[in-house]
Amino acid sequence: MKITFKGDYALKAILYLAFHYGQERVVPIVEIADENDIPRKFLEQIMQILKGAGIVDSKRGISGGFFLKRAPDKILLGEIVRLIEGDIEPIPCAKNPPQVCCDDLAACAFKEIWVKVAAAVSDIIDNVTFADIMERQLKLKEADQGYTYQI
Amino acid sequence: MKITFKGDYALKAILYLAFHYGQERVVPIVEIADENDIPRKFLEQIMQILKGAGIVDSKRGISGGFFLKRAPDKILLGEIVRLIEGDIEPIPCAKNPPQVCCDDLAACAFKEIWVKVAAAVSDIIDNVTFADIMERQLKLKEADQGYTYQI
DNA sequence: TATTTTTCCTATCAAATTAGTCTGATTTTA
DNA sequence: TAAAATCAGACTAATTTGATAGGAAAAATA
Repeated sequence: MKITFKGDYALKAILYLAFHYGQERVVPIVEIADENDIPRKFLEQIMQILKGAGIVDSKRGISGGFFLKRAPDKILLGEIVRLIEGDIEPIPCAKNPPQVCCDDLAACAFKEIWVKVAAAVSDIIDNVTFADIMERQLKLKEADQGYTYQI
Repeated sequence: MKITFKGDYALKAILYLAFHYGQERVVPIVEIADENDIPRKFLEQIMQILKGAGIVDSKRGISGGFFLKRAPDKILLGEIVRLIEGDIEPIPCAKNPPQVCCDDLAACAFKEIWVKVAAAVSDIIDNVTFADIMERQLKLKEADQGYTYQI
């Protein structure tokens, strides 16, 4: 599983929206883009994908923008990764159930491993919510400020 | 981590050579290619990479070919995957030690996850040898024949 | 109602990656 | 010396990636 710029941008955008979840104000794309160093027009496309998948919703017109449709603790990292990057299986065949095998014995001898890999990755990314990542970022921020003040 | 055709071909070629390890005869590319449905000229390129990395060696001229430089139980799946597909980390930054962080707090909040993912994948592919995969393929072959005879 | 601000939609594009092909040189053995 | 094999490098077509461009549509506000 590789995380492309597109995926990286999507994750950062959602994390940014997560920090604004529950507020009156919706967040315009230009703000998400500026604050996270994401090309605005590229982010527009990504937000449409996220909206299509029901992760975010939007308000058009003046003082419009985006907002999360679900609370950050109800959005799994794995959801977004799969949505933007596609399957996490190293080869497509590894999505099939274990018994269902192709006509290629060599491929099948490896398949068991790829199934394991996919399961291990899923086990991680499907057990992390954006609330977890928010928490992690707040800790990093504290640590960073702590360091700055020490100078 | 995605396995491309190139990687898939490399793994199959090595597995095929593994079944011929310790024999007098070296195996010509054309045989590896034919037996595994791999384009011959493409496989030539791949074998050069494997040779450059010291996985296989070759004998030129008539009745030449390739052979494993190490016993199958000394070749890790992870070695070949990394050689052909590159890093297993979902993002390059996740190769850095945990403390070393970029200037981007959001990226760092995610990084911890990518480090975990890479570790989980490594834990699988660096603990499987080609001897293990040979064993697995032999079992699949038996099961396949058993099924055929039952008809 | 006109203007502005925003999302929404579609087309286009350049660079990189993937999956090869093609041509031919070099080496070795029979 | 002819044949069989590896070795080397250029080339190519298709796909993916990472955008950019232009404008339509909607909504708030003056």
